[in-house]
Amino acid sequence: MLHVLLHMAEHHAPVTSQTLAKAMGTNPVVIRRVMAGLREQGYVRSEKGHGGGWTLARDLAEITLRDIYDAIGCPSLLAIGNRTESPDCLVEQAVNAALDTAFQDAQALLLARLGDVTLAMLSADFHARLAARPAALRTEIDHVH
Amino acid sequence: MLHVLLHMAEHHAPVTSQTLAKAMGTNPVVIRRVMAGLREQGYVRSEKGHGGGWTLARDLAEITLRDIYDAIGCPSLLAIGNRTESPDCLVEQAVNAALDTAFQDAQALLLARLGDVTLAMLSADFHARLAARPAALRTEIDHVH
DNA sequence: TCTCATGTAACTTCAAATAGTGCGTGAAGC
DNA sequence: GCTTCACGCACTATTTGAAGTTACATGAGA
Repeated sequence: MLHVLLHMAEHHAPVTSQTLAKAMGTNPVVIRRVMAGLREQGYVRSEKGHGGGWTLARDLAEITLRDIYDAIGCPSLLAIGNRTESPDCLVEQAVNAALDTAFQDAQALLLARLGDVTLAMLSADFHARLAARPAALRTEIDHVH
Repeated sequence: MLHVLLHMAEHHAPVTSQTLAKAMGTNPVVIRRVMAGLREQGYVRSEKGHGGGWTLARDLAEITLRDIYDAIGCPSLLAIGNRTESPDCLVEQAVNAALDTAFQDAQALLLARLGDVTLAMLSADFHARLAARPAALRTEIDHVH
């Protein structure tokens, strides 16, 4: 997904789902699904018909990873956690009570860090790596993971 | 799994996998699988034959959730994270570089909190809740989630 | 020696995430 | 207007990892 956004930043004309899908080695529908959240939040635009496709609606410097996370729908960042919000099971209740704040703190920490990173930073880092290792260019263009 | 340990703490005689499985609404083999890690780390013992079953090898106050986490095999605590350790993809490399320490910090925070909670605390909390709401007793005994 | 209980290796569901297909709709070119 | 192109969306298919099950071997006690 970050791939897609950085990829779009390289071009200045609209890019079709087809093209992006080919570059990522996946299906156009998958691209559209993933981008739907970003479109609703106004980070990208999509146009139908001839010459249509996806374009960035904002500068990369204005989009943080936190923004993207929110646009995705704020899935839980933690692998473990309260299985249910208000379980009947008293053991679970005890565990939840003991760890609730710990989970929240850890999540808050991560979100803050995500907010510190803009796509422009990633793009700059990416280009630096590209310059340092030109042999990777083909791999990156083809995305033949 | 915490269920199982607290359950064992209530009894002072060995408890069979069969009994635990029935209480948890699962299969004896599942219990054995889950407990294998704890046995290897010396938190519980298992005895074969007549009068055999599982017994706690340590006091609940000596076992933290962190210990259990380690015994389980230290699965990742974070839902997101570096997909691969050293990816060919330069975009991934850039993302990894930006967020690596964030992930580690969040994980360290969580682990520290896990280390603060002993099973004895959970047991005490559990009993407090049980006393406060006796109606839940049957649910807890039957574990009919 | 018979029963009870764990240990482990297969094998079998089962459910959630992911990927793909088909058709509808709107926009540009001819 | 009609064809082509591209997204949008509902629905179907596939994959994959966890949980459950069965089967059998091993060891301990009555």
